[in-house]
Amino acid sequence: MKRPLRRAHVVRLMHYYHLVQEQLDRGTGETVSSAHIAEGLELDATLVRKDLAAIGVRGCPRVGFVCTQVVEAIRNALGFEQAHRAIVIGAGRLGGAIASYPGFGKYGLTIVALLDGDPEKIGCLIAGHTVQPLSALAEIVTEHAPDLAVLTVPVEAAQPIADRLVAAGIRSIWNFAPTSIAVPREVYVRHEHLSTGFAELAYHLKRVE
Amino acid sequence: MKRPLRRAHVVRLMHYYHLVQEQLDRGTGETVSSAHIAEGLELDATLVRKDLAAIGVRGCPRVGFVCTQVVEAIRNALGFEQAHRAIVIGAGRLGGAIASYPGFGKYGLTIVALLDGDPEKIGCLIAGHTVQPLSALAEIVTEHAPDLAVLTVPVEAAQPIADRLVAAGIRSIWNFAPTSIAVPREVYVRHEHLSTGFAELAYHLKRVE
DNA sequence: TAGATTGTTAATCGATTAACAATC
DNA sequence: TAGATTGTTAATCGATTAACAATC
Repeated sequence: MKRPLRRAHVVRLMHYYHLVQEQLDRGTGETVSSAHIAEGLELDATLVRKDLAAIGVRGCPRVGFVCTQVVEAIRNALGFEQAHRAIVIGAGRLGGAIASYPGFGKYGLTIVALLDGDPEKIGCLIAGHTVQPLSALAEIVTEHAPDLAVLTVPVEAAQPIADRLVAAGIRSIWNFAPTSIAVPREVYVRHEHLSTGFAELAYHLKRVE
Repeated sequence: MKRPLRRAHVVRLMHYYHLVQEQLDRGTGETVSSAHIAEGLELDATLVRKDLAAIGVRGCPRVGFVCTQVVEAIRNALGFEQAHRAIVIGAGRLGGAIASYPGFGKYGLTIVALLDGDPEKIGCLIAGHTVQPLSALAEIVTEHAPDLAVLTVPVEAAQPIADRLVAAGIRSIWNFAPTSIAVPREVYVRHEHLSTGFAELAYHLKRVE
């Protein structure tokens, strides 16, 4: 396997993707120069060229890069072409927001089930999904073979539910609960703490005062 | 003013904060060594010591760092002690989730108003806030002098509403709409795209297959 | 005291930028 | 052709790590 991309590289590619995709959507030009991308994102043009070269996109002197090629190469590099199934655990506001998030389809992600531990919520229709009981977890995992579980439960439920997810065979967890969770080595957890996002904002607010 | 912290530094400090805070919450020890923090976050202990030294925390040989001092110093460095007011624009699921997010208080952030452009939602009580009309924006800004606007509206509404926010005097925007928004130079925008978070996950999923 | 752990200096490493020949 | 823009090599820069004396 090729050398894996660095985290910062993945993030930059995602920014290029959005920028170039928006240009395609607006229909303003078939090609884009590294200088143009760099300017939009306040980066160095050489860095953009290196990043694109690393995922196999070649540009043309005097012309730049073909937008569709850039988009396609990033989709391949980041794995958007692979279909992934996810279950969402926690049918609260955040769980509902994620289950109804319009963009995931474009990245290959399909939400196949929405679960909740609260009996009152079972059977409700949220964002096109009928809320299912946590007790059906094993069954749902068997049926849909999800690659990912999205955890949008309250802090105190996060660890016990994570344990159940792991026991049910889930190997990747996207954790939105504002707490860390302990899992075996082989299970991947990505924490998406709103508060970490806010930390950067708070630091900015402090500095502009 | 001191040299600003780098972005990566801010993110690491936030991780230290959570880790040390959790140790305090569990009551397992008044002090923590750089090696312990480093192990928990898979970093080098020297890096932890440097990061802490940069914000003025001193440790003791043989003892380590006093947890409360670490937490306090990070809170100061990142500006959690400063009170900030935010308004949330968009009373959908995501807006409601953010307006009711339990953790923000700890970081100095208070949600002072929840607005929506949909007449049907005006007057509803969501997460303790009565939804107010977008037409009341100027008034609300004058009354509460918010430091921040959280944007949780659909893609097509993001730009026009951002324009109104800027016109009303908002200088920092936390954008959850999956689109970029154009604002004058002096306005700070932090994009919190769920899809960017997912990009890293997708890349991971692709690699473990 | 002995030894764990710090703070700091020097070395390394990798990422970014600069320079520039190649080329469409 | 002339010139814009690429791809690549070399230089720089900053961040991370290693080493180790200081010290509680």
